[in-house]
Amino acid sequence: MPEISARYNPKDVEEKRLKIWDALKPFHATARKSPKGAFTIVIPPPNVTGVLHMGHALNNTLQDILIRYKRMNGFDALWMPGTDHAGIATQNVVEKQLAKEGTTRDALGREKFMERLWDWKRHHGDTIINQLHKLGSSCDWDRTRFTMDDDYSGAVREVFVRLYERGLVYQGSYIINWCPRCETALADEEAEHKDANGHLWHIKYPFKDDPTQYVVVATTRPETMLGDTAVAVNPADERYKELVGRTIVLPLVDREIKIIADDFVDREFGSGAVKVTPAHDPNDFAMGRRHNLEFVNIMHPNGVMNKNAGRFSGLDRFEARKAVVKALEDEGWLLKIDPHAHAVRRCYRCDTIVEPYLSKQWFVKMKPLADKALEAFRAGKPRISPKRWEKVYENWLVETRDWCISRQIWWGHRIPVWYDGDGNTFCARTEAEALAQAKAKHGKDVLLKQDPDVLDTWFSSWLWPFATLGWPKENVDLKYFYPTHTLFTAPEIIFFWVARMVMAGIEFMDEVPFTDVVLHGTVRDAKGRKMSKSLGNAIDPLDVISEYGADALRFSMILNSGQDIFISKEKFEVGRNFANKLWNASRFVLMNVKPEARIKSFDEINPAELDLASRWVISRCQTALCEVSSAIEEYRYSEAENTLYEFFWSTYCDWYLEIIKGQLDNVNVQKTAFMVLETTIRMLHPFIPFVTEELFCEFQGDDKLLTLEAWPVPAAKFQDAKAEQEMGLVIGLISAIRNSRSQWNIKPADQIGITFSVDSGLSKKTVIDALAFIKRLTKISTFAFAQDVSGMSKCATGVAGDVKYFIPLGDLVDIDKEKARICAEIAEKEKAAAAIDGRLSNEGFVSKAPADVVEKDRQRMVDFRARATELKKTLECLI
RNA sequence: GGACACAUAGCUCAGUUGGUUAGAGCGUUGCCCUCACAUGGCAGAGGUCGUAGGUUCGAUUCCUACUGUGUCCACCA
Repeated sequence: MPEISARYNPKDVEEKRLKIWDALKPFHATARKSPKGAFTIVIPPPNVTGVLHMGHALNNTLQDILIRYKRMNGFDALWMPGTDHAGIATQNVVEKQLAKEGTTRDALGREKFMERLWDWKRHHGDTIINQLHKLGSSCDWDRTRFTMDDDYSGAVREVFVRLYERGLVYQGSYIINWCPRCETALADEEAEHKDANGHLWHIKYPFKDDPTQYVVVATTRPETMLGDTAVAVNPADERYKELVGRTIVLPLVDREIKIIADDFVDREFGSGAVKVTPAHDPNDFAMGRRHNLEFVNIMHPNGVMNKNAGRFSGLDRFEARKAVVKALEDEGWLLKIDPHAHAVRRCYRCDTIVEPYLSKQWFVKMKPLADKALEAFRAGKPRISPKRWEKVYENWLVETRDWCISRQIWWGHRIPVWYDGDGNTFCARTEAEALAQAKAKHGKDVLLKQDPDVLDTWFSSWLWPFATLGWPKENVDLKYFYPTHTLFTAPEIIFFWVARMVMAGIEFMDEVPFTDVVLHGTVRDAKGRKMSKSLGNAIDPLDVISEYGADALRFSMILNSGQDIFISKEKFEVGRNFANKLWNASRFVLMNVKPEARIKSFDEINPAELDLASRWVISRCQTALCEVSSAIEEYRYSEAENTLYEFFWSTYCDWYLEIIKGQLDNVNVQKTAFMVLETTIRMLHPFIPFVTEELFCEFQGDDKLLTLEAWPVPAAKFQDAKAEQEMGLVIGLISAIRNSRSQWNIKPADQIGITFSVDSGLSKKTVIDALAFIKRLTKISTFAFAQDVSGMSKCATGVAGDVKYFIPLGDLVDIDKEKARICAEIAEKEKAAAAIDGRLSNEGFVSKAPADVVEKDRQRMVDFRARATELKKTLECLI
């Protein structure tokens, strides 16, 4: 018996296992090693700036469960880890550092700033990876990738160039989402809609030829009027038909603008006339193009009004708003202000209100890519679960708009485009290549300037499933491990990342990059709020690991995972307690099972030699195994855990271990106790890898790694329906005794009579087994038996001496007190039987209900009546 | 404004093609420190399955409306 303490200590065990895994590298995947083939998962790369939060913990536990399960099932299981350079987020972090030092990135210059960024990455970039490691994630750590690794960056450039050559990237001036704080363009998906209570300002716009007459326009952003170059009305709007073509003098600015007609205008909204600001609104931009309007940009990139704003120049956009409103009011142009609830777009990185801004950016033409993805999806690739996300995904593909991929920041992949002085563009993999192109064009060497912008971070992450495997180089790993299998991720990034990965996979690998996408819930606090640092309601997974253990964190988290996951600190006690229970049950088994009974397989047990409880527990174990396997395959992890929890704790510990305490000298019992536990530990390993492997080593020797052991195979010959049924009766009997005992305060010395009716289906051997269990579990040692109801009277009248209680078919009865109760039960059973009788005499039921249901009902009625009859006899005996 | 999801015990959730007396964990109450485990054991209490209709012999389950909650999407200024 090894030295194991009564209380499980996760800290020591987890540290020890991690060391062993680091040294032996059991998670390293090698191509073409297993006949079963590859099973690949790529991690959704966390930001390098990331610090482990509960969302990561959940996401990675899900992945780990599956990859460990597949590994145990003999696949070449690869879980590819890595991090994302997170352009804006990372740059923000380092810029904050600079601010503390009293400097800025512009003062530092691009080169020095990049050095600082790489410096930061070297020192802090492994934080999240180390934390994932601590969680027990069985990634192939030697392959850890970073989206700005040299070869990965090569892949990014390669993709850009290919898309450019295929006409799928283009440069152009459009209204994009602009973050004035980050001073960069954002993709549509990066500008989040958030509700806000704003105002709707109604402004009078006077006619040139008659300043006393005016049209009214309504706007939520009055400062943009400074850039108005038209007023638009709907061509079918009778109110304004006559006015189209007339000239208006724009208040405050005195610019002359025309009234135009455009179908876009909604007659119902506001006054039916809309101010047109082509440089500051996407719709107005489109109208501006249609009507050849002037584009007046009134704002600097940092959100401060520029010289086009006239007397308002130099004001920040929100100060300008106040000033413009005040000026309009002062000059009599403001008609009214209505409160107006609407959605405002905010930067997903810094929450600053995004400005629709006209600028020259690079875009990916999405339609051709989305169409292929759509086609694949309609052919079933990838499968998405839960299914309700399918429509969301599909809709996005249908409605997708072009993707703005250039960012005016420095941390990221520089756009591989160079310009000469004459406005020519050279897109190339390297500067040398670009220079060669330029030379070919000009016939001589020319000086080129690279585009200063970098690419959207997602422009590198969308290549993750194949760029991590070495693409564009052809190699064995890429061929073997691609496409990957299951992608676990949060629904938030279904567009950012999932859909785009599918497109890239199809475009560059001719294959959808994963077969399954599993979208999991969001981790919330007990009150249902999202966990976030700013709310102060976040629970740090690392705290949980040090207090309860990584196994406890994983187990509790998965057990709680329905849709969204509500977490509070106490919830992790379940996992801690479970690991402790497992530890102690194992300790008990190790203490009582002799080495020769520590068998390797159920095959070393002969079912014919087993007692009832052992046949039962093995059968239940097989059932659990089948359920757990299929639950894992179908991503129903909390159900799998639930099954294991229930089987191990209730079936194995509470019933089986308690029952066998009197028979521990029986080698078959020892074998069964051991083998069932060993199987359970194997099944639990994907969920709680640390404690299970530690225990496995206690069982099978230190040289073994459970991680590399096989998933149990169900053995049909141990499925034993009869044992399950008989044991069900026995369990019912014991429960009844226990119940009555506490109810009537029976003492161990009291004698109890039991009758088994002849037709109960129990064999004599079973009854003998059962008696042993009952004695063990009830601590009541003296029983009197009779085979049928009539025998009961003998019990009752004291054949066995001074029998005070007896148990007819499962009910322990105090003779002196229980006559009334029996009467009540008789009435109840008769009533139930009558209800069924009524149903059975209903023709609709008999003719339309399935035959087995009718039969079951009939049987039930018979049972109820038999029981009632029996009780009546009992009553007679008692009298 | 559009789409979707959810509503079952005090709390968090199961409930698998409609069919016995609707389950579990936590919490709670009572009794047990029984030599694997008090991070434990045994037993109990607690639900007219959101509301109103409909289909059916029968509805927690299917349909409709409503109410409430949540999520995603969105260029009505």
